[in-house]
Amino acid sequence: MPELPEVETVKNVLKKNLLGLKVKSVDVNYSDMIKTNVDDFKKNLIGEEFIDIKRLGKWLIFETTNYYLVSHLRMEGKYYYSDTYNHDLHEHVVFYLSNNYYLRYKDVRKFGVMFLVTKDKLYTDTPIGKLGMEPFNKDLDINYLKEKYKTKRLPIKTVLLDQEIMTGLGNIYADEVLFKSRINPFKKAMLLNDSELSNVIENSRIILQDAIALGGTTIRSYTSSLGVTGSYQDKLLVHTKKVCPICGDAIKVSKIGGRSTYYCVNCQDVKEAINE
DNA sequence: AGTGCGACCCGAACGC
DNA sequence: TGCGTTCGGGTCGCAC
Repeated sequence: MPELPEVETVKNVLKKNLLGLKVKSVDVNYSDMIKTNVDDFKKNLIGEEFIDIKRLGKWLIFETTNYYLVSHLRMEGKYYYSDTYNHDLHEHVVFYLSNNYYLRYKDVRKFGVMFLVTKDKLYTDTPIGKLGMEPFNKDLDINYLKEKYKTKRLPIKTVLLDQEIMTGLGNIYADEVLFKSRINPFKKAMLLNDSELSNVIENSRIILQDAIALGGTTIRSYTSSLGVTGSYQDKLLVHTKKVCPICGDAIKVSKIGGRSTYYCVNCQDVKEAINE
């Protein structure tokens, strides 16, 4: 599933291909995924030119002449760019472009969402306005996290997934960050000390940057899905693992906030797991 | 305001 | 073997 590093690669490949192209028409085959008015979505994009494409957290933001198209791939969303259109069952949105190519959005789970808003509404009418800072942001420091965490009694694992505080970590990377930081995933966020906060920030940066570097090297063909062939899974230390790569103990799995959480009792000093 | 949980989906994995 | 059930993933919306 696309995490931030894959979305970054998708953004870069889309940018390389789409900038300067205009939209001739749009097919929406599954209207529930368009969270703004569907008729406006189809109508307003006609004639719009792709000016820029940005990424914020796991969200893609297409800037066109007059609008922002905001897109989240969730777990299985993929973009394809090709000169044919196969009417695949799961291709829910298809943009017909001025060079007669198609930008096709495919999503078997139908979990992805899109918004189309005028430029002044990006922060008020889409989820973009609620996102916290990315780990890469220089302003994200210990003091920022301290302020945000001071009322959070929830487990740090859960809070790392809260995109309104720090945006970018998904379930897999949250486990990796906590393992690398040697932090107990059950520990209440408000109880983290300066050293732990510092490690969270530092390791979030390192892990995401490493994954971006890996995801960026594998793109060859534009006829297959864009940017989902990264190899970060080969570098995972704890998520989905059976044995701790540091101490050799068995990795445990618990549900924290409804999410599968992998951790090493020994290295992360877990005295009691709340939900087995 | 913080927290908890169901809803959204459906292929894969699992249980019988 | 075949069928039914459960699960997972990110985010939103609602209830408390």
